[in-house]
Amino acid sequence: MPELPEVEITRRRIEPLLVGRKIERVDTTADSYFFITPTRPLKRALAGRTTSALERRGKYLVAALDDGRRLLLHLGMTGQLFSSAAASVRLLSATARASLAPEEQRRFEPDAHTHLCLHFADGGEQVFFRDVRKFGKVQLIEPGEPNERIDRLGPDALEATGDLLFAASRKRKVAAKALLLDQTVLAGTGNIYADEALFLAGVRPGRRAARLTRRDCDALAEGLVRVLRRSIETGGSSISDYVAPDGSDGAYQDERRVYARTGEPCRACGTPIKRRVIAQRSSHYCPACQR
DNA sequence: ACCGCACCCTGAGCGC
DNA sequence: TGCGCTCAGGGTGCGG
Repeated sequence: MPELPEVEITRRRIEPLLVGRKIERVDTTADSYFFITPTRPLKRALAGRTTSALERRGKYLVAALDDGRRLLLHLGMTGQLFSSAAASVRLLSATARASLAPEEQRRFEPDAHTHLCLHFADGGEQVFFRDVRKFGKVQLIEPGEPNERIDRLGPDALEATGDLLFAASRKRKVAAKALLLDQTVLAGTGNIYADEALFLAGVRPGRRAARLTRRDCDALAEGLVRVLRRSIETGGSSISDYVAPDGSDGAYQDERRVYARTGEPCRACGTPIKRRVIAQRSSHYCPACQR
């Protein structure tokens, strides 16, 4: 699912559809842990409000409302945020798509996984939040209220520095991979870009964080910023569920050096890429290039 | 304080 | 065809 680049692309495309438009009505699915704020108060709070800004904090999106409240959104593993006009059949699963007649495939109709539908007072295109696995989150934050989710996030991963990683890695027994995935250290890095950054830095994902040298940390920070920026430029990674809010695929998956390339030759040396579970996540690396 | 693990869900793809 | 299994880009909360 979406990591920093995909969330940032989503933010840029959704921002003009949200900011300055008055929400008239909100439809939701039933209450579930997806809705940290229960649906009744959520609907009540959003009706009549206008969004003044849409910001990204790590992998979270935060919409500022005109009454001082904020709406927190997280896309989880399979979350998709898009508009009715931009929706395409790529937003549905392959099987759901196949069951539709060709003319029906052009327009998206909210289904059981479409947990949030925003209708606007101008009668224009709606905004949908769809999430098959429901690992996403929706929460309303009261003015001035602290939020345990975003308040503890580290600096944005696009601002990663060797200094920061070196300081954070001292005395840590966890794997380097786990350090990169720790959102309190750097916010926004996920499994794909952690693996890619480790490859660019020549560091094995399982290496203890405390054993990273200053040079390793510089290389990791540089590699991370490079892959994140490049992914944003190319429209993100469309590996399983992710599609941009206009329904288009990203292209970064074509530039992957290690992620989900198990058994395929390393692009640098030809050695088959290995896969190992580290920090409870599948990790991909070149056993020759990474030490 | 830190670390590893179970768990929250649904769907795709595979071997049999 | 269908069953059972594994896997999936995330995050929290618990026990040791």
